[in-house]
Amino acid sequence: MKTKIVIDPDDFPQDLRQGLAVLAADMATHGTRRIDPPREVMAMMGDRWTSLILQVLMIGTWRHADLKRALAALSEEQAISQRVLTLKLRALERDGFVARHATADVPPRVSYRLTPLGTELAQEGRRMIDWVNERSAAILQARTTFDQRDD
Amino acid sequence: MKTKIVIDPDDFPQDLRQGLAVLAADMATHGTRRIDPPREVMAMMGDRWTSLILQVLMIGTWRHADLKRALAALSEEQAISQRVLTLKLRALERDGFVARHATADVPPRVSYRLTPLGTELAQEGRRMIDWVNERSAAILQARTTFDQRDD
DNA sequence: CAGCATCCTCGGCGATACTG
DNA sequence: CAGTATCGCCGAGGATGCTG
Repeated sequence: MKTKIVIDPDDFPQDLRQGLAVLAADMATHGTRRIDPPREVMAMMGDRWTSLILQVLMIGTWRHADLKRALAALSEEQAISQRVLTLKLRALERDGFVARHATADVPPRVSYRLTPLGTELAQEGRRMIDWVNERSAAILQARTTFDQRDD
Repeated sequence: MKTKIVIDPDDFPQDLRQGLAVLAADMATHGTRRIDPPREVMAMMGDRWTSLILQVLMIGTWRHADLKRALAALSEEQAISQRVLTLKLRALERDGFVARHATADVPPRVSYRLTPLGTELAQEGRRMIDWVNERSAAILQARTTFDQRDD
């Protein structure tokens, strides 16, 4: 695993070299690519369901089927498939964001809740959701302006 | 476009209904699904390149080819293709996060820089990167623990 | 140099059926 | 009820060649 990032001065404009070297140093700290775990987590947050799942789990502890219905109510147009809900919850559990509790009953009772770490993540997600919503008018405006030129 | 989200009491456990109704109200405010623009932006931030592009653009104003080289240096294993870089920059430009400046020269000189809104977004991204990095040890620990049970 | 067109691969996600 | 297995679609993203 290569952790040292070499910036060849000849490859970049003089005024950007220093800043790039600083960023490169940031990205290569601690013997691992510091950009990788963030990218993985941000990819989760940006996928079809995870950020919504986290917001619903902020409410409390949910059984699988109830959670599926709650997501369907919030998403409206398309419900999450049972298979994907299982996949998403497992990924969150794997990274320590969600705790899974199952009983040996028949039929099974499985419930999910946020861990402290997952609660933090959900709060970060909520922060990002609010940030975008506060700026959505500007974003949508930029979009229509962009789409109307040329074409 | 349906903005009112109806929560049927019979569908959910009593202790979760109230919280779900509150969340549903949050998600349906302002005559549009408030969850949609956030999901779009978060999807961008979570894709293969956008968050890294934003961090590099924080340094200054970049020409297309220089930016491509900078991303390659930071990413190491695989360079972004020229086609995808164009796509990502255009998406950022469309939403008002990046400003594109082109001269009529031959060969063309095209440069990209963050808008004020884009600078904010890059800072949010940096915040998220740092947040994950501060917790990456815990996340990786949870991952190995999870992977070692069963199998 | 920057961008576009074309082709291709791969993974996310949905649908369905089946099991403990 | 929760989970798995199987199948299929579609879009993200990479590779290459061409153009102004």
